[in-house]
Amino acid sequence: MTAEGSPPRTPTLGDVAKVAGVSIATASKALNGRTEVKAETRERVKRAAERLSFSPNALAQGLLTGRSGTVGLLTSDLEGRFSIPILMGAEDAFGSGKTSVFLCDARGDSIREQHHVRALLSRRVDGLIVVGSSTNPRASLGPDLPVPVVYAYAPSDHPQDLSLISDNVGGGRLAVEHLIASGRTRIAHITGDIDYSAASDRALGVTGALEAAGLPLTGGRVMYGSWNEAWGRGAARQLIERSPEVDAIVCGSDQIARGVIDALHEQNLDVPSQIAVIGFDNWGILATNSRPQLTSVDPRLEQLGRLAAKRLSEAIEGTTKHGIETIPCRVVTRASTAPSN
Amino acid sequence: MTAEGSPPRTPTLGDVAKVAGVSIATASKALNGRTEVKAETRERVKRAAERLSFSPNALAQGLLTGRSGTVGLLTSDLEGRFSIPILMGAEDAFGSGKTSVFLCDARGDSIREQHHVRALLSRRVDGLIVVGSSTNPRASLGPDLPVPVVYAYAPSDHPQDLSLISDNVGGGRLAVEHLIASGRTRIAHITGDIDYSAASDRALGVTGALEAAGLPLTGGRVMYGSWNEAWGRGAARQLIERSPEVDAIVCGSDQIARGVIDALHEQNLDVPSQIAVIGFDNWGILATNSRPQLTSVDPRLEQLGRLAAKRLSEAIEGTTKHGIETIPCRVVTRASTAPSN
DNA sequence: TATCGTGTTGAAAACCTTTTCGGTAGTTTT
DNA sequence: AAAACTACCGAAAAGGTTTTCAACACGATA
Repeated sequence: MTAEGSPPRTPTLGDVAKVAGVSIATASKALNGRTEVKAETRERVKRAAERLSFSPNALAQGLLTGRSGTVGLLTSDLEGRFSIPILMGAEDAFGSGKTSVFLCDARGDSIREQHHVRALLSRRVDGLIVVGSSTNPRASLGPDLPVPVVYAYAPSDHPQDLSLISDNVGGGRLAVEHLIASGRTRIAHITGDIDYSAASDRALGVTGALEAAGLPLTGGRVMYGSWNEAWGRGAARQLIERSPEVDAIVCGSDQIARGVIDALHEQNLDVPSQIAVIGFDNWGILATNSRPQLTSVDPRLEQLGRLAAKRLSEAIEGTTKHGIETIPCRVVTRASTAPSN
Repeated sequence: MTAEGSPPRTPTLGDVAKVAGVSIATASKALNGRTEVKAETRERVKRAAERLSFSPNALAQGLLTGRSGTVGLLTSDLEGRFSIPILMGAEDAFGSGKTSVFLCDARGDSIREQHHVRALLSRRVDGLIVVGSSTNPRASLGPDLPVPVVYAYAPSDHPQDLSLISDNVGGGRLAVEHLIASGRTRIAHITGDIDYSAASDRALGVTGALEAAGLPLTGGRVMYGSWNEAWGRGAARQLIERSPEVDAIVCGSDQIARGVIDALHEQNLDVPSQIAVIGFDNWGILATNSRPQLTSVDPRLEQLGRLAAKRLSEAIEGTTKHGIETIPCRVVTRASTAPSN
């Protein structure tokens, strides 16, 4: 019996080879499914690896191949509502494969962002996903990074970059089409801060779809305000005052929609029988806890994240794309827009 | 002039050394602030590194030192409300230093979890943070991992592991003490699913504090139900029916609290002048959009995440702890519990 | 003058894996 | 019997960094 004096370090390929009685080269080939190794030998090596619970050192592999099998996910605000689903989608799309995700939150600080980018590059990530905190364009990381970059949610301001965003104009259109299909014709639009392209784009879709249907925008103009329930409540009260004929309201966010519903209840107006309300974002916790449950336009952020992962993988493999790619929204129908009859 | 035929790979220490006219060893020492190098030489090397925008290959460093400077963050559900702040806190605590975070979402699937753990170990992470999706204990990853592990939010079921949780019993107590301090004496408790230790622990704190103050629990018993607004509404109606004398309600979550407030408004009971309402979780989006804004017990999850990062760093440095460590909650006071007079 | 420190530098090993290429033994073809 | 071929295996290099140790030069000490 040998004296087991060595400390229990994590086993290397060399240890496996020794146990199996072969060379390191043969062990490597056996475990990686290369053909030039006898079946019986391969079995022996595999058993040895199993017994030592060997797992190859990804650092060494990365050093050799120049591919680390990691990507960086750079988010601007983790507490924000929108980064998370995108992050989930991306993590999901990568997670099944052989790449892992480094998460970094820059807190909207460009110094910190630079710092993180440097750290990620020094870890030799194979690529970068940058997810913004609003739909407004953000500064590009620059064209001369040694790895491909994909921007999600907030497009890059550099046209040569690839940016992935959801189709807010189309989303606004979908909302109106959904309301028209459920029998509404006197449609108003209450939304958030006009400085957000999310607000103006969605408004564009709303007015465009109304125009296409030959309907006026009830209330006369888009009601811009801020992204919270208080504004939804206030705007709804104004609207009812000025345009009591309204029979449907497109809201720029689910929060605004909850405020709107709240105010309508106060005025003893029933949702949806008297006025239909549709939200935007399909934020589960708000939409399903609302009374009635809230129909909402879903920007499909997980999908966006998954696509970002896919495009980044493609770019890493060599096929790069440029410009802005949009993905369509969809309407998730719940009780708040049930047909009025 | 030399023919610059080589492709522009990312520069190595060797390149820096060549430009500076020194050996690789000297370059390394110069950049790492080792003393045994002449000041003038160090300057020359630093300038060369700067010019090539050299950054050391972390893979190679990790391979050599056995420390990768990375940790794995294993979450059970990313879409969950609670993982995110913890994740933020941890990312924050690490982010400033020299360690990066691998994010993995196991989706509550233990197969996937195993897969992720293996992948992380093969990347030679220096440690692991496991954040659960509920406060109930979860299965340990096992005692024989080659790296330290810290469990956050959901404690491990293995007493030898280190688990970090917020003090839910204390949180319940704080809620009652806050209400008593603002002049309430007829206090009820509406909370979520009894199968969650979050519910039973908070209830324990509530009843304990009442007992300590010599007050009865209004309604006679803790009202367990589910974690959503609908239950909050229903329970509040029942409560008002059975115990109209109630002047304060401790809610097991902010969602329940919103439902409660909603139902109270329907009964024309004013919050807070007639009945005070306090929530739990301090979920900003719910608490600040409520009308009136919602006082809530804050479990300080970011703090939990930061502490997890700290404890993990300590464990990596060698000082390991065991058992369950709790961090205190705090009350964030808003309008819904303003004193009644 | 011989010895000893001191200050500075560079060669080489080590970390772990993959891949190339040469070698050996056994088998088939001429 | 010689040649060619096949199947399998192992030695060695490569990847980029850190660290150890030897070497060197030079001034100071004995």
